[in-house]
Amino acid sequence: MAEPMYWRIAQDLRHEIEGGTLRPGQQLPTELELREKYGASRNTIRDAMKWLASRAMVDSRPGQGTFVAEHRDTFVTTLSADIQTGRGGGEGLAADAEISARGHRAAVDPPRVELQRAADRIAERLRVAAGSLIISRHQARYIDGAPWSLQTSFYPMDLVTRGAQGLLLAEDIAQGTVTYLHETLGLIQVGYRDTILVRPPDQNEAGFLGLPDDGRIPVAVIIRTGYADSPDGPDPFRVTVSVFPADRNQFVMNSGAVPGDLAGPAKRPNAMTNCPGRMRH
Amino acid sequence: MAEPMYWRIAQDLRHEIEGGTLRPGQQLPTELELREKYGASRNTIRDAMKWLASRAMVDSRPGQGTFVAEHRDTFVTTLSADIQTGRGGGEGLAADAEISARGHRAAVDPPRVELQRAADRIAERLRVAAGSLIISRHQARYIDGAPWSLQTSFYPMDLVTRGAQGLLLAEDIAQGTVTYLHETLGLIQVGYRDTILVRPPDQNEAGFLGLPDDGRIPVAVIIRTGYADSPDGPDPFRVTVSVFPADRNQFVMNSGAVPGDLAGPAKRPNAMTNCPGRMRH
DNA sequence: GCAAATTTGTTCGTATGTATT
DNA sequence: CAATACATACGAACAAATTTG
Repeated sequence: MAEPMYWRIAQDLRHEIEGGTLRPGQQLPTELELREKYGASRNTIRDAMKWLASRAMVDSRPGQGTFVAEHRDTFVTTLSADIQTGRGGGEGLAADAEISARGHRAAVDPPRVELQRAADRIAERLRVAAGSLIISRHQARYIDGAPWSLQTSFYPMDLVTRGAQGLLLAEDIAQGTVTYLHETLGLIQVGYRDTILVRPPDQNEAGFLGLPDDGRIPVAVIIRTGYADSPDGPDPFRVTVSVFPADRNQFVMNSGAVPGDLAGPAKRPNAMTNCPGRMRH
Repeated sequence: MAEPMYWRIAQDLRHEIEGGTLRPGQQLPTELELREKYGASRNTIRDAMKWLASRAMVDSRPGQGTFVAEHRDTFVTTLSADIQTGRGGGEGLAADAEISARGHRAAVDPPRVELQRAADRIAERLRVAAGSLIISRHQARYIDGAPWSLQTSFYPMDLVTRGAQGLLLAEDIAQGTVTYLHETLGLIQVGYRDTILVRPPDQNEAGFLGLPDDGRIPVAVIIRTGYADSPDGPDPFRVTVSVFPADRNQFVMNSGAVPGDLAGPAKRPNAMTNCPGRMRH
């Protein structure tokens, strides 16, 4: 009796799910039925359900029942740019191209454009003074009609002053902003730095991406800082923050010579794949 | 009264935590005290606590109390290799170098070496037949004495046959396996591909990394496939799977010309940073 | 459209077990 | 050993969402 009852019930159900007795999308027995099956109170059954729900293995719907979670197709985004194909980046044109190359349909809402004062974290990356004016362009992206990511790009106001008024227009920039800035100002992106982190979604993100509001599905955040050439070395001219649901997105980056094919999704291996025994630490 | 009571209590405590009234490490009022403060039953208080705990905002310890979660230092790992400094990769020598450069102390357990039959997911990446012999080298890595990551590299048996017997030794390869294979076989890594994904930890990972066993802290997994030159194009010769706690690790990738400094951690921005209003979808 | 039945969600009360101080 | 504090478990009632008749 070392393990609590709710835990043993949860394990039993987990094995049924993982073993395929309960298939994705299938309804679990109701709480009342499980109560009789395991001879436990409804609250204990519910504790077992919560154990499974916190791991996103089941999904409860009031008035209907509890269902085995459906496996979601994981989508792979290539972060490293490939000059030849123009693929890569998870943003703008590059994202659309990769989604199409994988046989899906990309869509994007018209941007919401705002003039803002730079928060510290953005100012630091753009190397402008905190509180100085920046432009933010916010867009929602979809794959096959389903919400996929939220994306916001920040540009220093300086770029508009120098002639890139299009940044202030609430219209999609068809050729991509990097290309637009090249055409308008002759600005060339000579490099970029991606920072990747994982955190729980905020309310807005959870709402748009259709994630449960209990934070059990994290989001992956890609912060891309683009650099232009300058006498003092690479000079940041844009920051793009992209937010993806972490349970159905993977990211790939290539360095040097790699096969030319689009990378497929990994099957969530652990660090002990193939391990026959158990590790001791 | 739209929202349930446990939710409102959780929000109230959340604001106290985020506002700094309750500081990291500080003990929350006991369940009994909160029961009186909010005029709710103990079960309702506990539901509020679970809401916070599932978001890793608080930590309950039997016999002691419930405490505001401590902020962990986030560590940044550079995934793109920098030939000049040798930095980058989150694995082997490169990881040690970056950890030192950031002013911390890296340590690693002696590897556990095993001869295995390749599972499909590894065989596919190594382009060997499923079930063929491969070598796995498993290591636990530490920063400043604290568990940091689990790492397993897989090599085709072919490399040993060709003379790289050191792969089978349960000893750390001081110069790094890529360098070792270069010295021994003249094999040159011409490129690599990193795949990044996020998932809940398995029991072994949670145990070693000190993560709660309820899966609320995900792990980030980096799968690096290294390629050597061959007449048929890049040919995979190793796969390294690294597992990091996602709540205290960030990853950086550089492309093209970027500033030369080590990238600092991002402060978890959302896609609406600076957003004064709210988005409507 | 409405009412009933079903199912999960919330809240209360209570009792007992386990870990820590 | 005793006190404190969280963990587990039971039972009960009502609310809210959904489906069915």
